[in-house]
Amino acid sequence: MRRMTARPANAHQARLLKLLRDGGPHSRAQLGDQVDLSRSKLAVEVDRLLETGLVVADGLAASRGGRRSHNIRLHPGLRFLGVDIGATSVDVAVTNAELEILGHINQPMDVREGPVAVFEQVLSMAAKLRASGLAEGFDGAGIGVPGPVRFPEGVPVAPPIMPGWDGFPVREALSQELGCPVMVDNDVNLMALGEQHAGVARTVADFLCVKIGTGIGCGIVVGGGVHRGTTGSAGDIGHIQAVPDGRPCACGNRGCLEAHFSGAALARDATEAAQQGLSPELATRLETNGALGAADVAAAAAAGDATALDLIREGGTRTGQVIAGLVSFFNPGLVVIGGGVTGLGHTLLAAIRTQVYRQSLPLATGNLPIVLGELGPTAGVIGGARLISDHLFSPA
Amino acid sequence: MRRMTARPANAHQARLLKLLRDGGPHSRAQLGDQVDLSRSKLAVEVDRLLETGLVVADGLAASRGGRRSHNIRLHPGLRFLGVDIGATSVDVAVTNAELEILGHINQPMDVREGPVAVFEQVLSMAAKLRASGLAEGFDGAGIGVPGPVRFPEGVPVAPPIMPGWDGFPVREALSQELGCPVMVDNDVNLMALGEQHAGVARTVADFLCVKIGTGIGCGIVVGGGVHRGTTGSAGDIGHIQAVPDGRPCACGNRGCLEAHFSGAALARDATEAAQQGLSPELATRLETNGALGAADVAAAAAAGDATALDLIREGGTRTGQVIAGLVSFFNPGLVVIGGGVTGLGHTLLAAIRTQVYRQSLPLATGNLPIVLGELGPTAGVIGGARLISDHLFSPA
DNA sequence: CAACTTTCTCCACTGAGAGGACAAAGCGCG
DNA sequence: CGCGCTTTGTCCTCTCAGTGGAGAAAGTTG
Repeated sequence: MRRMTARPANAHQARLLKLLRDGGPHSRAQLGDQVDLSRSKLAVEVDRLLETGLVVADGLAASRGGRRSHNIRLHPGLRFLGVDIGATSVDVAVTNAELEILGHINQPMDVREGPVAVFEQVLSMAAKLRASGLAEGFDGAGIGVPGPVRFPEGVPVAPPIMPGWDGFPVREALSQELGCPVMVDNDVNLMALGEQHAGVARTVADFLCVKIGTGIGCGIVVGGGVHRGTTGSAGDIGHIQAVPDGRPCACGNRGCLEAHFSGAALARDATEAAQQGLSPELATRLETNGALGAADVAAAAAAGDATALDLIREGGTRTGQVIAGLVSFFNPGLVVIGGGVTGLGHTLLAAIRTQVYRQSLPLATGNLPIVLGELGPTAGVIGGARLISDHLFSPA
Repeated sequence: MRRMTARPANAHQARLLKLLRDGGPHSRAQLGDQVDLSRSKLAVEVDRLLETGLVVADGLAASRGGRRSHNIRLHPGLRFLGVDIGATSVDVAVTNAELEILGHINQPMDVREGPVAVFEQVLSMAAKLRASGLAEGFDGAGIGVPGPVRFPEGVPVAPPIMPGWDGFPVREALSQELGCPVMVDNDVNLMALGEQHAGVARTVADFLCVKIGTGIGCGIVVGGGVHRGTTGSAGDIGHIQAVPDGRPCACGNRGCLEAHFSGAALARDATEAAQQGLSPELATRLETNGALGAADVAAAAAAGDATALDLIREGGTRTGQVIAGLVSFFNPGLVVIGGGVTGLGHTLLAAIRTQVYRQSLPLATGNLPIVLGELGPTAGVIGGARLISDHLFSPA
């Protein structure tokens, strides 16, 4: 099929496209119930959308006691690509226009190898998804990278953990290679968009999405939209001071949250504990695997290992201290915890909750849910699809 | 003059009113340059505004080489009341429709005496301004209170320093008494609005406004609008932990920023230092005045007193630590420092700056001005006038 | 088949808004 | 002073978005 190039011509059409994306097929009458337009005007706009090919009318719905309605839906051949580039792995997924995942691949990777090598891998993953018959081509792609991004241009700026990417024109390069529109954003923002679209944050206008992976970041949603900050570095909470004169951090300061708790810090602390003979459980795992990761700590904790549990609790407490400050400041309606360490589960969550509920003001925490993300590793790719669809489903 | 009751009928009229408010008198042609409407449509909307009486056409401007233009301006009789209720004093001011201060009164007061007593005082101050001929009545009022507010209803919720105000229908009560529309907000938000309208933040979309008075709070502006949070407590940074296991705070925790630095904490620390004989300068002032305040510390510091300087520097450092975290998180384009302690001036500012620039990531601080507020004690009342005018100059 | 629903289409009417022509009012120059 | 030029403001016509009602189309129920 030929790729779609049309864009909505006005705000009404954009509205309709988003309704169809988020709510699936509708009849004209159902659309009319939601958009506050006269039936005649609505018919006109729907017809125009049908002409563009973005939308199709197929089949008749079952009758509800009267004339049967036509199903209006987004073109079933539309395909979006969601790409979530982490520090140590990539996720690539194809979705249809309703942002349902049709295929999803995850592969280990190292961002520090630079954009060229990484994009080669991403493109081959995308090609594999295409070859499997899930897509004949892509109508748009949303990419998340683990660092600050100048959003309008889609260019990473001064990303600490991926220095080789600084200033690389990600959006332009990928758009060229994929032959479709591309949007680029920080990976935590994509996670927030994902959880907003299909996860725990569907009904909340203001929320925080804390992603604890190799590093720590935080997606900020204000009034339903992502807040990216003046230079695109908003949400960079990994380098907030959590412990005065604490551990040295790669950024040059001491006591940064990330230096005390994150995937990397946890691996380091677990290895240290194993070597010092504090935890036989972790020591055996270290011997077997050669190295320790968050998953090992999770397993040891599940087996009742006291040291592992302590590591998680202490990390959760540190994180909770920082989040408590953010909650006082920002007063969100929801805090979502996600990322690679989600495997640490409720031990971690309990420590975070305890700290936040203890430290923040009752007015801010009284009705504040703190929950794990619902989408796990798919949050990022769904967020990517959401990002580009928001762009394409807006008037040009 | 009869009070204005009209409201703009549509977004165009609202836009025009705000242009006239922010830019003073315009000719029709000048308005046309700014609103992207055809001259004919513009003429229609201006005529309708003239009919409502919100706007008047008076006098002819000097020619610029062609036909002389009519001056269109907001009705010169419009009057807004700005009220800024602090912990220990009230500011009340009258402005014209362009939000220029025509008269301003400041009086000591104690919020803890409760809403009834305070409003009696506020109303008598308003009456005094009226009696002085500055206003025949008020077309609207914006009130700031030192605590969280459920904004849509204009009701304080669980305000720590003014418990007697909890749930008191401030908006409704004052609207009744004054006989005009009233909006209520947190005092730091009003300060932010003031600095945005007429102060240092005129051109910035995302900024923080840290107000250090009896307590510490922070106005948050995102995308040009105030962020109030889910329960109206956003910006409540006084109880963010600044010192682990630090001084006990009235909120029940330890080490809150406010317990270590604020007008109240500074007065306490200065008194302590004076009594311990650490500072002859402060000791003499304590003897003369009976008590010490931020102004005494400022004076002692200006006289070169080492203890006073240390107090300011340490407070600035604590505050800077917290602000550094907020800057990393929020990535603002500007940080404004204001409130009662502005008198501590550049010693304080320098300490804050040092700490923020040291602790936050370069990407977030690289181009980040940290400055003192420009409006001083008038920021709040201007913000109040701005708040109500934004409301009244929006379509009903 | 009649009565009733629901869905969708058609058509006439309204009002927002654009844009051009033109009138009014000023300046400067020969 | 008259003439050309500029700027400001008004008037008139044309277009098009959008409304709302009438009614056709296509069902269900009894």
